Amino acid sequence: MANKRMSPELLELVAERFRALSDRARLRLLQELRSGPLTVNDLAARTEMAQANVSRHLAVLFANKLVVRERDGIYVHYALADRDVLKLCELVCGRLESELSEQRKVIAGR
Amino acid sequence: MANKRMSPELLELVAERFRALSDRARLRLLQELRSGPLTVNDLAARTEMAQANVSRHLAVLFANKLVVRERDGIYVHYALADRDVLKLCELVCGRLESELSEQRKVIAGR
DNA sequence: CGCATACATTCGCATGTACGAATATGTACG
DNA sequence: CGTACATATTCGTACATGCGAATGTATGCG
Repeated sequence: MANKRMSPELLELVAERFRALSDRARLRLLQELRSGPLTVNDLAARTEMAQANVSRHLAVLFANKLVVRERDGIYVHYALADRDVLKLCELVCGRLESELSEQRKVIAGR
Repeated sequence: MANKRMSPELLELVAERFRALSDRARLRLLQELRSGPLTVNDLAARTEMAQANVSRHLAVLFANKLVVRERDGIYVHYALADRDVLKLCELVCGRLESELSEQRKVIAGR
């Protein structure tokens, strides 16, 4: 798998998946879901976002299989699809943190 | 680090990093760089993209520290910043592949 | 300097995306 | 059925993004 060239279609799918993660609001929602499943209104309350807005962003995350949902009567519970979702974010976070500490070193150095 | 809430600023940085990866053309460039450093024209030739376009996309990747660059006389060589860049893509690819094979199973099942 | 080559940037336009507000759907319950 | 509540969708608008074409900048060479 290492050195095969990916088809344009697969490439577009990958891009789309990253695009789903490229929004502050959606990352915030994923973050809130780390502690367990929540309903749309719960998420709206915790993130101070409008309900419609939360619902839309969740739809994007769901379409990209980053979250799962389950209807429970009048409520819909959303949860992280799996652990790898957070791994993705943490990989990026880790990079950012080491970059930031690099910057701090440089600034302190002068 | 596990359960701390990230600041809106850091969240935006993460989003921006994902956004840099959310474009077919840029993923294609990263893919071409797997085999080693290349110049802008090399990349343009291999991807059949316009030179200006390649240069722009490389600027985005560079700003997000996904590639490094080095001037060599008249040329500029671009290279992957590190191995983790590909890890990110492969994580997403792996997810996609298992999802696709799931779909194939379902289709075969009926 | 003048020219050629490689790379970067700007401009205009078409397309995509996020958001608030309003509205629709869906579910439970009397 | 009618009402209440949770969630989803639509619409209009403001703003971001990608691209081709043209132009600007940088480096090397005679």
